[in-house]
Amino acid sequence: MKQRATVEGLARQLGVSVATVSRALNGHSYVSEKTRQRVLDAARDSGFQPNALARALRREQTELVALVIPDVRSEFFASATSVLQAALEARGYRMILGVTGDDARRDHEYLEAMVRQRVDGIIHTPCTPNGADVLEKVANAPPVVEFTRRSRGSHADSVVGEDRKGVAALTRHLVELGHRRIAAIAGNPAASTTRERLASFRRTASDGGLDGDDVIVEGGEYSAECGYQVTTRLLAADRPPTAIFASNTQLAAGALQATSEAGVRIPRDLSVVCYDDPIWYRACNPAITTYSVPLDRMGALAVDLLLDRMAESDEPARPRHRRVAGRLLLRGSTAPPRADARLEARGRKPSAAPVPG
Amino acid sequence: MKQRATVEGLARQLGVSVATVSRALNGHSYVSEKTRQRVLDAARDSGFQPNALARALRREQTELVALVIPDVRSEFFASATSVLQAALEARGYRMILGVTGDDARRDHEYLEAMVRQRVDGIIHTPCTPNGADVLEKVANAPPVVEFTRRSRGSHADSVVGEDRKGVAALTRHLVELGHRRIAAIAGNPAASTTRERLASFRRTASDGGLDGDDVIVEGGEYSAECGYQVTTRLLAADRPPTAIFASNTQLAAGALQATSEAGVRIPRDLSVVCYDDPIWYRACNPAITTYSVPLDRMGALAVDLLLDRMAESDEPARPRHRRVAGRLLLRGSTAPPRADARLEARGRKPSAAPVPG
DNA sequence: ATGAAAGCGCTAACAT
DNA sequence: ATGTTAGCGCTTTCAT
Repeated sequence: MKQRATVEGLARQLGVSVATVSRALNGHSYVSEKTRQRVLDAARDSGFQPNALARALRREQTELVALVIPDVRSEFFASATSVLQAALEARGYRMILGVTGDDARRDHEYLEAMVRQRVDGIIHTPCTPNGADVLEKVANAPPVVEFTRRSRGSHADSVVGEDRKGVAALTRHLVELGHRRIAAIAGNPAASTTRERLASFRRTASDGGLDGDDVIVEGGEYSAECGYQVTTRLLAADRPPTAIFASNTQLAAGALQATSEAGVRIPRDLSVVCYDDPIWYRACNPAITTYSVPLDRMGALAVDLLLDRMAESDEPARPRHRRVAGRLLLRGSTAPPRADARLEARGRKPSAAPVPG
Repeated sequence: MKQRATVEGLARQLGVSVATVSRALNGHSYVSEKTRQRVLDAARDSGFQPNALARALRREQTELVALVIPDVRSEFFASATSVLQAALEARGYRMILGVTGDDARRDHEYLEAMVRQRVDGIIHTPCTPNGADVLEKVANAPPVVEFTRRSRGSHADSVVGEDRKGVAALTRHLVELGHRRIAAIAGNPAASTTRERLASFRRTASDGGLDGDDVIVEGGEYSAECGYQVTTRLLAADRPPTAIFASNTQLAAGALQATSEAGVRIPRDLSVVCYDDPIWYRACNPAITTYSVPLDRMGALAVDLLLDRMAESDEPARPRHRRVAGRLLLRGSTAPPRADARLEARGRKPSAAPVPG
């Protein structure tokens, strides 16, 4: 294949200057209609693809936005990626992706790499409370919007879900059904979402009159494996909870596999509530009761904030924080606890053969 | 915040030349240990982050690899993205992501954008048989490896699953269980995977002695919505199939939701087999029988092929095509058809009240 | 309406 | 071991 075309090549070929070619290609400034057409034709014929690096180097903007997230397999982040991608594409930006595995070091390194790449902006889900510190040290760091999770003391804008309200709604739902012993399976304890969700869980359960001993919290990472292990353990315990809250989709998948393998029937033997709303929650039988935030709105909001900030020339305005409310989706995975379970929660030993409720 | 540091700034500050700074930073060529340390210290103190654009422009390599795929929400591609991301990160490459929505125009545009971005390589899942044509017109296009799907007449390397064998195994399983009327829900007909899967489905069913009329194929796009619609229609039909094959995870989710809403019990009333293996297939009760390719191996292979090709200086060697075999995972969603269903498949009208098998 | 030329920040000959 | 310098391919003043 022939040599790659450049503005200089085109200019020479057409007997005009590089400036004219550039102008014709970019459409600003005046170029005679005739020259313009000649340039465009020649560009097309030669398969010219302008070098975005050279352009970005000169213009000092790359039209690249970084997305740095903990995970891309879990439905929440996969959907977020999808939505953000689409929003950025619509505005003419490309997305460069960093996946950190909720590891602070990788998070850190990706942020630096994105700065080196001179991205115009960063959408970031920090995995520790001080996940934004790296950028404070960088001169001229690009604007950041924190997505889903916030880090402490960051000057970045943020778009997060109404996690406290969401978890409160789920927990209250369980309490109102009569559950008196409930467990939450939690993820990465360093994430702001985890802290908020758990605080809200404990608080709501306690407000609902549950005993501290009957509000169980286990877990430690947002993975199916963790959900599976914890649930298996919980179900085998002396006094298993009558309801479980799996705080993200991965934990949910693991938890459900464990219940299914243990032969526990949902919602008869155990109520289950989850978080987020991947399509498969409806593929389950019964479908999963959950709290879901509108990811499309969150994504649009994040991109709006970011582009707004990117356009800002003068001193940065103060950080803007958006909380997006979700909806409680009542489906089939919750029901009142069985009578014998209710007794157990008051301290009785479980009977060997379960008594029908 | 202060001005951004550059090699020139560092050089001036230290009273050395830019070449020395560059050498110290990049570690090749000789620099005295003392100067080296001074440069490194100064770089750290000033928060210097070398401009990757300038570097790439000069070196003619970006250390950027493009991933252009139809979708990132469906578990298959989300997992693929995850695996590829990790493999690339390990080799020092960043990933830039394009999502096409199985739309030929967007696919086309993304490929061109990636060329402009001067990515070092492209991992591509084409959405039409001639999805690679754009790059043929581009001088000096980067190496491509086609992932999961192939396009016709492309010179690219490829890594795809053993789809024919996979679908054959699933279909044979159904036939051996005694199913005589089965439906496949298909996705994007322009994808090579779809064509292969359907051909194999028809062929295996016919080899198994099924009548042409009893081998149903519907669908048209890889989405939950499509899976839901088709399944709803299928279940309401005069002579519903006794088994359904949902040919990807999204179709599967829709199909399962439809069966659940229709009150159809799996596997008693209907056997279901799917494709790929997201964790939630095991969260379902019963767990889903499926054929799954090892995505981690496919990802590693794709990155190996790509980097190998990128390192190639001389004439490109002939395309290398890898087919990766998967495994049939027998789980709870399949069983022999009910007796009355077997009768129906021989031409009887379904009775209003199903007769227990 | 077009051209000449500077320069974005880096690397890599080529000198010394 | 270090310095000088010429670009990489583009955009954008500043002239004409």
